[in-house]
Amino acid sequence: MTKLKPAKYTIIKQYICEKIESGQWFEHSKVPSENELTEQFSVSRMTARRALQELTEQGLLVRSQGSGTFVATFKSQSSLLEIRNIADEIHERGHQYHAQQLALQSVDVNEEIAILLSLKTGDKAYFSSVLHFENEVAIQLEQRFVNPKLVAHYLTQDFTKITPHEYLSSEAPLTEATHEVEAILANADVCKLLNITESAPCLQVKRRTWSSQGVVSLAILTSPGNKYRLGSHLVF
Amino acid sequence: MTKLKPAKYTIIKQYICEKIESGQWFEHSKVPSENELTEQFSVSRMTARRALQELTEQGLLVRSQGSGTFVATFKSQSSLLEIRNIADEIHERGHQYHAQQLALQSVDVNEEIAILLSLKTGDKAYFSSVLHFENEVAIQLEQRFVNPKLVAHYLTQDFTKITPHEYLSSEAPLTEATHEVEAILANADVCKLLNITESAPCLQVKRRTWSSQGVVSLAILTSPGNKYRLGSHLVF
DNA sequence: CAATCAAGCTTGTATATACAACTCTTGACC
DNA sequence: GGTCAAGAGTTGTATATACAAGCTTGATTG
Repeated sequence: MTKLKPAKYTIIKQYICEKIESGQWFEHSKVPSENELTEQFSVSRMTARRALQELTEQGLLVRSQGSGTFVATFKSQSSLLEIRNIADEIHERGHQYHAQQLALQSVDVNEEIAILLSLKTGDKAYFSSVLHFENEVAIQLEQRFVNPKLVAHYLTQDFTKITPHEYLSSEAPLTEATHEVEAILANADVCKLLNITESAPCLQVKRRTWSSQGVVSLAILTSPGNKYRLGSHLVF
Repeated sequence: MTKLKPAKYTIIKQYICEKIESGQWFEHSKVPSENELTEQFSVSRMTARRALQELTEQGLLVRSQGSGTFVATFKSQSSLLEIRNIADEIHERGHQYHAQQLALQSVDVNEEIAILLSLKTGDKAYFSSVLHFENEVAIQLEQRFVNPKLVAHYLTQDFTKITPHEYLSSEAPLTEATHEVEAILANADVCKLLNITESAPCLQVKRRTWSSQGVVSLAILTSPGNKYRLGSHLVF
């Protein structure tokens, strides 16, 4: 056994986490105040405070002196994400963004994809292919495989209006991610879409996102090296 | 003016930070206990505790119930860093690592480098060029420009024994970093060093590291796309 | 009606206290 | 000399309290 008696403040943290993860408390919802939690859990204000404090540091909550504590916007969490939502990135540069949806369907996964998605070869997965444009120039091809068990309504979305990343974030807001970045030469089809020659180096990012239930999706992002670079800012 | 009266715990935090940044307290040094800080700053234990707690969360300190509080190893911080020390990465794969030092000198910086290092064109900067090998195969070329005002003894190091990144981390442990990742075609000289053809795509990472005094260094890391990929694991 | 002010709520800081849990040293005992 | 136990010192958890500072609301007042 690991812990006989979990600390009181962790119980409160868990309670709040569950409310948020389960969707009972929405973004910007007001969270019980320190005094309310004090009564509800029969603890001192300092203990209730500690729970709220730590969740705030983790980015789940936002506190404002005088007005209260609120569920954070998941958007703000994505700023922690290394590789950001491309639509935001382009907008921040003051450029025009638009997307073209090339495919959106259910497919049989091959062996490689199956492994990466924790499925079996031949299982069905949802697949989307979206081309992202910056000022009318194709800048990134996003091919994405999604675990159908975890994101049921993926195929009914319109990814010219919302990016797959944004949609998935709204469905499973609390996730981990692994990234692999490679420099590759793209195949002929991809080169044609991106309007580059077959000898042009491309940046390819494979991003796997996880929720507590397993792998949510695998994104393969391919960008021409001469049109796109990956930026990041880390403080440590 | 921003703040009339800084909180007491921030004063203690600053005090500890300065001791660490200035090198007066080494890695693994014992930090004053909560009770000692309580006396030294004439505050309550809870206030002293808060300072230690927050610095622990920031990764500067390590606490151990029963034994005390210690300055963290800066090594452990680099695990937060996206793009890791290549020597560690190779060792973790169970492969053999070695480095070849190609250059180590003072150079005049051109305009591009000057801007990135916050120097003026024609100023002197320290320059190092190191080739990293995994199992005798060249895997990464590291070209680095260092601000001579901030790292005085850079030219006297032996970068076959310690990587530039490790050395700089020990000199200016508390930094920020910005990264840019591109897919490029390397020039002939670089291709020869990396033993690849001139049409092979390469991953190029430009990493700028900052201390509180300014830009410390600019690293240009070039790796063949078919031999190297960038991995990362983010939790958010 | 509009502006102002005050009350009441919220979070932020700070203190004093108590006990629990853990580590390490020291000293007594075998 | 080795083993065990006690104790001192450390961090971890929890409570009760007080006041400061910021926001919201509603009543008062011009």
